[in-house]
Amino acid sequence: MQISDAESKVMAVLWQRHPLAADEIIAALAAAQDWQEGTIKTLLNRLLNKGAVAATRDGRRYLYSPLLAREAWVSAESRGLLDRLFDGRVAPLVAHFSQHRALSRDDVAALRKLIEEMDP
Amino acid sequence: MQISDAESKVMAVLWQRHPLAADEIIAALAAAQDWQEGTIKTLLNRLLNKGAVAATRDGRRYLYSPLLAREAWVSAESRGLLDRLFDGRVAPLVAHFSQHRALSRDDVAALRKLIEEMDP
DNA sequence: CAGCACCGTTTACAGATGTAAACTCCATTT
DNA sequence: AAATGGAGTTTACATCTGTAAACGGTGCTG
Repeated sequence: MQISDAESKVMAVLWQRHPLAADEIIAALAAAQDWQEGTIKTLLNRLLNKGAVAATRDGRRYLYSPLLAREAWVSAESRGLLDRLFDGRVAPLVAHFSQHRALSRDDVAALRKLIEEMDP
Repeated sequence: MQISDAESKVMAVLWQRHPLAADEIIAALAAAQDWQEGTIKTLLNRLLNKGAVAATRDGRRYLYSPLLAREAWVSAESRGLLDRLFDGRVAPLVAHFSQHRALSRDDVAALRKLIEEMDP
């Protein structure tokens, strides 16, 4: 399931809370993204057509919910980058960030902890 | 510097070896990507216009070299994903892969080594 | 009952991307 | 000199994306 960048902003709102009516989604995004109402309507529609969100009737309007789970999307995106840039291996990715001083002290500590808790 | 997916395949060839003449690039990609000659010419041209590759005259033709370094591109792409999906922190990214059993034994070993070699 | 408001649906349009063919120069071959 | 062939340059065109306005149906309101 391909989700464009702009579309993912709409998904983000729904992942955080749902179901939501269109006007709630619009309210959440118009400010944050400086988008016009029409823009958000279009994105919602594209997501509907892609089957990334579901709409259930609620009286005269619809309530929207994500069908595509955030986890699945994050996985696909992450794996895509990992495969394209690091030959599918995680260590080189981390090494890359390390070499570019992109690891905060917290990151290092968290990584250390993660590794320790891993299977052999 | 924005490089599209298809364009990055052309860059990949040049990152591996350069300078190269167009026909060498075409030879390297036509098979691997199942692209027609025309397609590769277009991509090369777009990269030239974007300033991602340089062309120096060599008799009747040009030899192409990357101007955009692979490292810079990898950094930009990686950081982009990290920021968009993991709030800019590396540990959650690794945790994600870990949770999805996307870490090979080698990965874990390499990570362990990396972490050990890091500053406290 | 007529018009208004609100939602959802359609249409619009420019720029990026994937994919490729057509065209144009020059140099080299016949 | 004419034809051929290779390299670069232009043009083409469908799809996707970002961004939005126009349109249409239907309850609610005066």
